[in-house]
Amino acid sequence: MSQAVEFPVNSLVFLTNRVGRLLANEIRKRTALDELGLSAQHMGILVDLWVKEGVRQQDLAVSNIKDKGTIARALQSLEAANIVVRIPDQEDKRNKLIYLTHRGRSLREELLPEAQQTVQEATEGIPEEDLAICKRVLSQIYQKFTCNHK
Amino acid sequence: MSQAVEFPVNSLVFLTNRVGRLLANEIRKRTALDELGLSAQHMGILVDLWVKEGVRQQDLAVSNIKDKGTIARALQSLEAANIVVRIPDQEDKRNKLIYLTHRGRSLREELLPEAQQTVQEATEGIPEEDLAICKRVLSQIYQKFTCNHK
DNA sequence: TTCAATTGGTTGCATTTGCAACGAGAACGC
DNA sequence: GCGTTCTCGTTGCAAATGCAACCAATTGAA
Repeated sequence: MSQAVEFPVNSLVFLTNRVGRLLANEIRKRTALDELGLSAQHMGILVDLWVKEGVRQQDLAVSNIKDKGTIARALQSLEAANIVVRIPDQEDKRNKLIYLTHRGRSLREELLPEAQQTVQEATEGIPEEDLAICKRVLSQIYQKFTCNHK
Repeated sequence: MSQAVEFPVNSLVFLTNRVGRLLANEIRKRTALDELGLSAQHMGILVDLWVKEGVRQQDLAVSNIKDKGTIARALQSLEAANIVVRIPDQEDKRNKLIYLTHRGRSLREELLPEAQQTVQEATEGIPEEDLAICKRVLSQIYQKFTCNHK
């Protein structure tokens, strides 16, 4: 019972959800995203592509936790902005494989430093050890779900 | 440099953002939210109200990390569904103070168990200690921002 | 081979969202 | 007092989102 009373604001859903949007907002405000004509949604896709290119739209949808239709439209605008290209897969003609352009790759160096700086300030005063544990826990949950779902 | 390379998927922004949406989605799928005519956005507001009633729409916007216009519209539909009431503040007529109805309070017992169950399964196998640290870290970040911002 | 079931991508639709402009009320200055 | 500035809530608008329906390509089974 006492656990139930404490639940909401101490729950992992509550905390991850709000801190996630908090940090994302902060980064959007402080980076040049707007001037580049990009939004936070685009950045989410870019992060995935910076890790691995040549993936299908469906893969991006799963890892981004967004609908495939949403991803399709976001990629349309990213392609129009010359940041990604969608190349039809010769082996399976249903697929389109997504690659970054030069511009897309260079955005990494333009955007990441400010993002890191934001996180840096947000986590100031928190022991490095605790942070590491926190990230490991979240990573475990994320991977459990994204692996199951594919 | 090696830190920069590792950044994206190991970053606190990335992890909180995705795990947050992941868990919220999972809960939405598994609770009776849809049948009640509610969405995840409504649940976010309800969580705040379960903790404290009689707050202004502006307060809800800050803690929910949403635009005040968004909150205004969400509260309109919640009021239409007889879940909250918006009472004009006599002391400062600009404000409307938000309270739960009986229905709104009873929703807590209907929705929380499934949410807890979802988190339970998502965190299965993760040491209780690590989870506690993770939550404490996130809570510190959340409170730092929401306090500063108001 | 041929037909059913599945999968990937696109599109229409209704809802949600942030931003900006607006109006009402309050606080502060003069 | 009176006007300026600020805050709170509302609304219009464009963008983002999930869902469902759709088409094309692949897979699997009869």
